[in-house]
Amino acid sequence: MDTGTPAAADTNKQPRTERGRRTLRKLLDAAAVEFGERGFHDASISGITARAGTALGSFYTYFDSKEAIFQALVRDMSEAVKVAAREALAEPASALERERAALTAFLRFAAEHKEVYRIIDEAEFVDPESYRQHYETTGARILDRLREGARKGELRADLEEAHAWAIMGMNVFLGLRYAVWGEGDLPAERVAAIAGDLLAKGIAVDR
Amino acid sequence: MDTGTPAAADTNKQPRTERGRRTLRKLLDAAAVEFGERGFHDASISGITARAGTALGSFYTYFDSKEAIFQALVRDMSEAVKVAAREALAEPASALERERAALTAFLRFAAEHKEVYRIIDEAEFVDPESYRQHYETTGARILDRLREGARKGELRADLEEAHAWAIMGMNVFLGLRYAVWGEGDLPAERVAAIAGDLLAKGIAVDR
Amino acid sequence: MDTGTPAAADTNKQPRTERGRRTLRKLLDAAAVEFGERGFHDASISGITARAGTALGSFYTYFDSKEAIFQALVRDMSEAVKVAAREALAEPASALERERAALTAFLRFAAEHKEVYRIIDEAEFVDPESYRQHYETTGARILDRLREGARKGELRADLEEAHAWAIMGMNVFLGLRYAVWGEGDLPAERVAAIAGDLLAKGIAVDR
Amino acid sequence: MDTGTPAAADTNKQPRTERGRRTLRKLLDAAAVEFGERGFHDASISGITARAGTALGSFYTYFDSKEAIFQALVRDMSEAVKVAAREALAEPASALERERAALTAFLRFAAEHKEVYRIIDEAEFVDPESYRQHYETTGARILDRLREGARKGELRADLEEAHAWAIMGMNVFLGLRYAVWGEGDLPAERVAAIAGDLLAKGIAVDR
DNA sequence: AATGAATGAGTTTTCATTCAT
DNA sequence: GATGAATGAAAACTCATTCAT
Repeated sequence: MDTGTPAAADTNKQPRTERGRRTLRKLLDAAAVEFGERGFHDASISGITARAGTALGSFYTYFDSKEAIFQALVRDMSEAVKVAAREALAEPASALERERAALTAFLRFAAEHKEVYRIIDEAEFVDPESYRQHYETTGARILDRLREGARKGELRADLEEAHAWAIMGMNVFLGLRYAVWGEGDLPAERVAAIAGDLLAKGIAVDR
Repeated sequence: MDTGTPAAADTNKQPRTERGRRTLRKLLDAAAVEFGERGFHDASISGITARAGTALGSFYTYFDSKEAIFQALVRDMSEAVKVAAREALAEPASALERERAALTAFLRFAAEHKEVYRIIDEAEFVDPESYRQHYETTGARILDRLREGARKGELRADLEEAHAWAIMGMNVFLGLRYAVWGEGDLPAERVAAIAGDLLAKGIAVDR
Repeated sequence: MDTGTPAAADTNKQPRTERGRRTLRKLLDAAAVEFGERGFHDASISGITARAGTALGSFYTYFDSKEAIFQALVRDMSEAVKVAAREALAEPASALERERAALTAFLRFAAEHKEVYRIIDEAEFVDPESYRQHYETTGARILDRLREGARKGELRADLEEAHAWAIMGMNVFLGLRYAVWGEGDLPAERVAAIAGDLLAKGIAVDR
Repeated sequence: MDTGTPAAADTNKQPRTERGRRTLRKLLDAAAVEFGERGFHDASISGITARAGTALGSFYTYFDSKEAIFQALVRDMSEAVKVAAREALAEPASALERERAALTAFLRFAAEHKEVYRIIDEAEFVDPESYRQHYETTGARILDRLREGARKGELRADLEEAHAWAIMGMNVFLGLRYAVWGEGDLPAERVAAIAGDLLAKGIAVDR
């Protein structure tokens, strides 16, 4: 997971040399694998440095603690998810199509980066602040899109935050079920089509 | 959280005396508080026994490990959530109304028992099997209701598992946002009305 | 150094069984040796438990930290020094003779228990509060004796705290020089006689 | 604490340039503050270089180890104490007055440089050789003065090393009590007067 | 069954010292 | 000489689990 600008570095010690920058990057990448595979508590600093190929002590040159690198990682990943969604939304389309495209992108990203799903979820227990921030930001972005759609007359005018959270929950659980657990059960497009359809007309019989 | 029949005890040592039954109950109740407050990893057996007012060693008379009591608890709670929903669905109503009632009940339950929410969620990392089981069971129940609604001609005939998971995700995230975090931001009825409305007609402008 | 009532136990966990009391005692005795030989910083918990013949973890059943057992020890020893002095002062004697007897006792005790000298001294850096308390208490006891001597007309009436500290400093340094470092250079009685003579008449030529 | 010629540098690497001399001086000054504030073990090389405003690695250009700079410092300070005393003894006076002047000077110096007191004392545990040397040298200087006084007929002829150590102990403890801890409780002159009086006549009632 | 002491593997963290630039 | 990153040995401490009573 290299997203270019490590959001994490803010809270931690910034390397001053190129060599330092490389070591920091290696640590973050190794941590993503370690946390993804073993979870926060079973992961160990020495596991991270072993994967990164650095000495144990070098970890503390860049991070104060296991929590600190985890937080750095969550913020990195939250950013990466956002970026992936933004790219999927590059081309203009109707509001409903945009939601469908966003879900497709998310499902693909989740299938590709199952560790991201796991790490962000585990943040609920390890770094609640980041967890909350991630979902509040994501929810706010969805709400923005809904309002944009309403402005264009494509969506109802009374949509509010709860609608955004409902959509986000849908997406996340469909990601859990079909991208993380049951990859192959149903292709991303199909899942996104079902959800898109639900958003378009609801589930009641056609009136 | 006393749900009467500890489903969990199955996997553990059954008390033979009345005194033993009381101790077991005290341990489970104490564990719910300890895990709810501190999370699985920060929780300690000695914290549990201290809250339960028993000796440290007594814990192992009833449970094989920290994981074992956690699992017992998760299954207890999964059961409790199911029971709460079932009660809310006692009276006959239209399919859409049933979903709304189920969400209202869930939101109320979650606000009342925030620790349940946390413990079940943490199971994703501590006891993935129980976690999965909880959501698969819950999803299956929702799907049952959807099919029932379809049979009665109230809901569309093409609803499938993905619809159930979409609804479940909606519910869970609305619970997180409005019951666990933002109790008071929006009353349960209002949240459930919004979600019900979404299910009824989607979010597009009225055709 | 077994002084009967471990003053230390106050701040730490009290054993509830006889077995526990034995373990605690073994730890304190082992710590006295370990700290005496290696000093606070070079001493290690595992060194203490190895000497005590207990498991590493058992240490933490009774003490919260290395600092905690050190403090316990310092207070134990401060008490032991007091007791040794008190015994030497049991029989009635003139005020000057009492001071001489006290110094003799102290020198003997210090020669016998060099580790006590070291540990109390190191408290200046490890546990300043105990260090201060030790010397303030000791100084106060000396002052009491001086006042008693003044009341009986044996000593000058204008003696004050500074006199007590001067005497205490004399004693401590003579202990360092002749009991701890140079045992054998000069016997305790001879050192005490010199100091006693100084107190009796000063160092100026006889008027 | 700049005493001009760092006695310590002898054992370490001598700077060859003016710039090097400045860096060395900065390190010693920083170390005095760091050791004085945090004690030897809590002090860190990086703390010293941070205060000195140099890079961590530069430390090893001038000193071989943490112990080495500590030793350098102790010898610097031992020298500084000696110098302070010598200055106070510049003018001719009676033997008793000289001792009083020496104590006054010491008390003033100690109040002014509390860190010196602490660092020299801690040497007992960090660099016992320097500690011993400091007190043996100091004791020898006092004994010299006592003998000089005896030669002039002002002091008794039978004064020996133990008298010098008794006086030194008095001085040190009065310094601890009234200069380091209780600055203000009693002015230096008053303390020195009491001690001088004790030396002059002892503490017994006037014969 | 209950009690509470004993165990020791396992992890994080520190920091003096070395090294590459 | 100066810089700052890298190293890794060493220790404190935790706590689930076992055991003796």
